[in-house]
Amino acid sequence: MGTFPFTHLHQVVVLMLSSRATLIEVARLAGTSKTSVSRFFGPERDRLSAALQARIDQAAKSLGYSPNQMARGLKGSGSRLLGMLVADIRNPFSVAIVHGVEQAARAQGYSLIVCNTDNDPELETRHLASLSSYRVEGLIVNAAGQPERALKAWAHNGIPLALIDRDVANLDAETIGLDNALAIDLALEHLMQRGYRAVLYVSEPPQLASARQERLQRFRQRVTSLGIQGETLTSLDDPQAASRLRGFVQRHRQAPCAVLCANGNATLAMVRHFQHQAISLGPVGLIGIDELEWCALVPPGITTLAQPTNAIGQAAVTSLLNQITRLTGPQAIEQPVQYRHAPTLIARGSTHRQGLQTNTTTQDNT
Amino acid sequence: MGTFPFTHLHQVVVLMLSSRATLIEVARLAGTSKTSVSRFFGPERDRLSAALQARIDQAAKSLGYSPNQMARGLKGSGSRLLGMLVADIRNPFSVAIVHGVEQAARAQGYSLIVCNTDNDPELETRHLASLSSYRVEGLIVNAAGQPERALKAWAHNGIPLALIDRDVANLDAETIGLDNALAIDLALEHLMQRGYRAVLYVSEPPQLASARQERLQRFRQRVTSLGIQGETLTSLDDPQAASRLRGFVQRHRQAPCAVLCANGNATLAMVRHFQHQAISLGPVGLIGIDELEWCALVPPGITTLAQPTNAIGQAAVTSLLNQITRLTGPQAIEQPVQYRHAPTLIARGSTHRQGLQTNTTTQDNT
DNA sequence: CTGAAAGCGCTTACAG
DNA sequence: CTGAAAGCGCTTACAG
Repeated sequence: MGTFPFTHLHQVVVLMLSSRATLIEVARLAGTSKTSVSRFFGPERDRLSAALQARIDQAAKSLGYSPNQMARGLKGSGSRLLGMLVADIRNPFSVAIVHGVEQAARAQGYSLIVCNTDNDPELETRHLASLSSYRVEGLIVNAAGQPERALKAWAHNGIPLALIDRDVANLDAETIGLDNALAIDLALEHLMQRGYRAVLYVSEPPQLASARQERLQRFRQRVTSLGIQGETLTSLDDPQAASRLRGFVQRHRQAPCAVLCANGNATLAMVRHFQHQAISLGPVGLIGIDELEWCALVPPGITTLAQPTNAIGQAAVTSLLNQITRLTGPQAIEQPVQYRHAPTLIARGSTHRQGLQTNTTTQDNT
Repeated sequence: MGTFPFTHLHQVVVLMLSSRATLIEVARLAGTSKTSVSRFFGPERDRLSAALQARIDQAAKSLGYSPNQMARGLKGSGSRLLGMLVADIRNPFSVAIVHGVEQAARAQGYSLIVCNTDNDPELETRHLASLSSYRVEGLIVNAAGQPERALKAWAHNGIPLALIDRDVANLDAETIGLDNALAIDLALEHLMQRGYRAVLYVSEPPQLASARQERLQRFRQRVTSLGIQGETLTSLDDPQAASRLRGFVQRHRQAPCAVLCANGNATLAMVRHFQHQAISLGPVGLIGIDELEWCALVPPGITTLAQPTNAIGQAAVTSLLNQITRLTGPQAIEQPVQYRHAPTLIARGSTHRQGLQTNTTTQDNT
């Protein structure tokens, strides 16, 4: 073939310049049309004869071709991009959720753009604009705190939205997260079983986050019906929190008492106070919602209720995908979404009154 | 104006359908050309008269228009997207780096797609393909372990690359990270000052990661020149690691001895062994590279060398941007990049032989 | 200061 | 089973 040397040269040049080969170059090299090459890389590959498929495959490989998602997204199918807003990427709970979301998204052929707002409304606005400009097909929001303007605006643009751990008033978005009532029930049940009869409930301010409200409310309900002596502390700010704890422990010198922490931050704060005030973990009980790396490490081990972060992330993606298909084909099959997820109790020494160090270490970070 | 009612209607309809207004609709509403609208949203806004700018601004606002980055990326300017590969997103050190990278990227008008490989080479390959398909303008890789095929292939496609904490042989990419030699020096200096005279160095297997090699090698050098009794343990696997620690401590009953952990994982493993074997932290010293949330929490506090993760992330982005501008305009101004970053010593009780609990808590996660 | 037109790399009816 | 052609939403010389 007289053209072979040329073709060969062409390949080499392309490889040396960069791998940004285009559809049209592949078509040329394979001796076919753009249409066929496009089909080869899409869902209609079967429509091509085996022979054509082979030629295209070879041409594409030798040019190092891969379709440009930008161009794809422009025409027809969406961007295959999902966005995620996280209030604090350094919070281990958030990271665990991101991890679950990412896995689920990838399994469905979507990529994820994660944006960290650092709890800054202005940043949230900017990120939302940016995600919108990349035409993400759906958005997952994991953020405590006040629902911002920007988010409400987003909700009106019709792009699928899933909320994790936060309800937003006047927003018809689905909220996915822990079964808060169940978590409180399990915690109280565990404490009672271990013989504690007075419980101090510690939470960050509940006003801004629906999950915090649900937990606090359930605590108040159950405490009465169970006949436990319940107290609540709804701020972690230091001078008061420390003295509230001290007072609580002193008042219950006689009866066995315990602290129930509404989330990881509360647990962290309380463990510090226990240490500073030399209160023994176990004799005074401590249980927290959210499992953290160090909970097994601080003697005698901190009892926690672990959230099923992977399942929650997964559910958020499923919800988004359902909404997306709802937008596209109305008769598409919907996957069931679980909105309330049960926690898992990890019992350790901090809820063992006898001081036996039941350090059920189940984790390993090697 | 006769057209006003129509225009008005048009707006309403668009708003109700969705906010995906296009350039052309804005142009129509503003009574101008696509070109001008495009200029308004690009760097050439000044070329437009004040009057035109005002009209476009109003039209765009009323339509809720924002430019489609996908289409933008297709023509002319790049995607304004940076990619990042992370080996283990649940590792707090990695998260801290991601945070730094994201901030720096945003400050330069770039968005970040973070991909978690979970230490899986196959996943790394897939993510690389995906990032390539989105035409990211640069890639940051933070991954311990073997340099994979896929990454080497990437390096040949000419897209800017910056490595964090890992050298890859035969790759002309820039590596950014801790000043490993300095970190070891600081650790040993601190241990000597506190009176420890024998040191067990604990690291994960060094073969696969250049940072681990550098640290280990420096330890070996310095130990000889300082006249310290040095030993090394290069695996965290459990039966052996535990007995090596036990043996080391027993052998040094007389002289004060300490353990130096090469990274967060090593620290975590060693703290567990100290607890299981009831070895007192302080009397037997412990210092670790990498600051973790719980280091202040485990009594009497773990002494660490904190990495400046923000600075490292920032430097990686700067390096990428330099490469990008080098590709575009050869005469562009380059920012200086710092490749080796100094750690900060956080001294706590675990390196206090007298057992005084010097728990220098400096962190707060509220 | 402003605009008409070509083109970025793809997909998708439509026709054969 | 295969392809020609229109068009996705934008940018950028080029011309006025």
